Amino acid sequence: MTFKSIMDEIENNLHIILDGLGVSNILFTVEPAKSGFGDVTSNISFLLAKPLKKSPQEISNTLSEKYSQFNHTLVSKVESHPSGYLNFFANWEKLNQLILSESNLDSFGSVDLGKNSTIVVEHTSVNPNKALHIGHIRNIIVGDTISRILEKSNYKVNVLNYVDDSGLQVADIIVGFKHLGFSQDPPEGKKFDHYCGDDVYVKTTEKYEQDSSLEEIRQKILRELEDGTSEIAQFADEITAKVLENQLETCWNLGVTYDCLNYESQIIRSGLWSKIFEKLQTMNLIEFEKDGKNSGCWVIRGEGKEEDKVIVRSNGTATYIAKDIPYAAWKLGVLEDPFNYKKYKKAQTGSRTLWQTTLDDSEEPKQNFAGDKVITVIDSRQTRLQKIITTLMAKFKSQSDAYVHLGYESVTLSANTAKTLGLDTQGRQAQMSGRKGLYVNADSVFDLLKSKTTEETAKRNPEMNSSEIEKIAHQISVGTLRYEMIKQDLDKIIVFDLTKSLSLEGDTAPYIQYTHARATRIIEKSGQNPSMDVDFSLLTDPNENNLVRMIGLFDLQVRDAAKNLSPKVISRYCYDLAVVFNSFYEQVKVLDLDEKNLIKSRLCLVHSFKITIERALDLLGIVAPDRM
RNA sequence: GGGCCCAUAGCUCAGCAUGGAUAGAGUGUUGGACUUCUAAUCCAAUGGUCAAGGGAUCGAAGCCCUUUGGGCCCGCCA
Repeated sequence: MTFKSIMDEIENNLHIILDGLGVSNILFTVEPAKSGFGDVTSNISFLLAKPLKKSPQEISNTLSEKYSQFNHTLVSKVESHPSGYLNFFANWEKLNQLILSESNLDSFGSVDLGKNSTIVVEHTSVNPNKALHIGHIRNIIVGDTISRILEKSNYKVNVLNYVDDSGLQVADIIVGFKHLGFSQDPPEGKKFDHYCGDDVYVKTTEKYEQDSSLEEIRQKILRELEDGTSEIAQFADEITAKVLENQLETCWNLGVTYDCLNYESQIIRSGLWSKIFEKLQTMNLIEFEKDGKNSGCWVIRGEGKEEDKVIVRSNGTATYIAKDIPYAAWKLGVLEDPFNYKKYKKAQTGSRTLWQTTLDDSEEPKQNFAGDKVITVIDSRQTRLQKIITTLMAKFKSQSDAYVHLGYESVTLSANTAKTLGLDTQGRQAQMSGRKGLYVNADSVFDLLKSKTTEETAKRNPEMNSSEIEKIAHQISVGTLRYEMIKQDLDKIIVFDLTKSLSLEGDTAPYIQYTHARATRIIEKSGQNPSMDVDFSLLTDPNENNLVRMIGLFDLQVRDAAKNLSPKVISRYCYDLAVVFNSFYEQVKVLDLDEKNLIKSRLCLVHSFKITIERALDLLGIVAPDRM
């Protein structure tokens, strides 16, 4: 058990006291106290003030008196604070042992929210016509972090990446290659995805404005893309496969992996749409318009004042949102799966096998990536459309939260960064635009970080060989980028600034990683293996207790993060844990003590911290080096 | 015109779900700490009408209403 043990003990005892007082239905809180107010605190007296017609202070006096007479094992003292709060002080000898032993288990921090049910997390889902930019990275990191947190919460997670390989954006680069004479080979030293995005895509869309005849060609190519047998479709398959491979390299480099790639082209060609279309009709979820502005179309009725949404045009073709419906239904397993599966041509880092759908025969066994629930990570500009999908899926599954759209605000460019890209915004932030070439590629940011961290690491570790420096710089760069993408709430815009995002001090991943290096060094230098067979009563310093307490809060934080789908909860926890360790580090010596037993006890604590920060950072996809 | 989101220290953000103690961090500025378990660190000072107004409450940064400012969305585009 963790710090939750003492909270549970207090809560149970308070309930018994309430029963004795003949009061029930009081939803009091029992939570970790702010520093200076004991270890655990409860607001119970405030809530009792009205029913008992006494002041909170009087009540907390009574309660603390009653509580003292109770059996309590983990509480050493109860205090009635003049403010009215009831504050509890822990029996640290017992709690130390409880929390530090627990922290050594592999399952430390795990919570059972999922009951081993299957959940789908879809993220990334970028058109395969360009390199990933910093805005895509927020989606990817949020999705990957959520997946990790859900796995820790006992969900079986299927991570999907939807490859929109037949849309307009793909048609655009095909126009560039086939009609504007762009070479299929990128210039020397340039990745193919960067070339397609920076050069082919941007310059082709520029040409549309000058040459209106291109628009016809574009539409023709778009139609050919949907027909898998055309020569254009096959050419496009080759191009998008190359771009996708480059995009995946960027993701893998950041420690992000997937279970399956779903291709939009295959969903279209599989006929899933007609099955869903039938289902929508039989369930009366769509209506055919005989007159009005949407005459001849199938529509979903808008709720309240919302406009109706056209699903099938009067010419019989499906709209953009319509294409999302079969995929959403497929993710929830409400349709018979038309796909076969084969392994992706390259292995990803780590143990996860990457599959992809295919409509061809496959020697591989049939896979199942559907889930009882689905989380789709898409930026909040799509909220309106996602709400329609959510409503439909709730009806398909008869469960309101079967399909969850996890939205987040976009990443914009700071005025300064926009200026370096050639756009003067007069001091205002700027929306990124792939079409206008106004974006910062993820790979470029990573390279900048990498060269800076390489330099810093080399400076601090003059004796270190270059491959070790490279490895450490990599871990710090990945950590820094990932941490910047999730440390704030999903509903806050991230204003990306090329200079400021390179900071490695303060509330950043390197700050947290550094504490791990410090802890590792202490253990190394001690020359002994940390043991659990120590005297826990020796850990009495407030700095030690604060550290134990913070370690013991891990599972509560995981629960909070998973329940609220809020990755930043874990990033804050990591930061708070690091702060408490740093203050321990400054004020409590571990080595060079006369008392050998005290060294052992403190080593046990340091080791516990080390493995806990490792596990917590792992939920963020961040690896902490032993030295830095 | 309709809808969603945001507003807390000079700047970037926690806290808001579940109202209660001195509203916290980072960064910036100023000063201090490396012969010590690594200074990517720590300590101190500085800095707040919690956008404004109203309401309910014993009590509001938080809940309700209104207003202002900013962002986004509202196509038989994707």
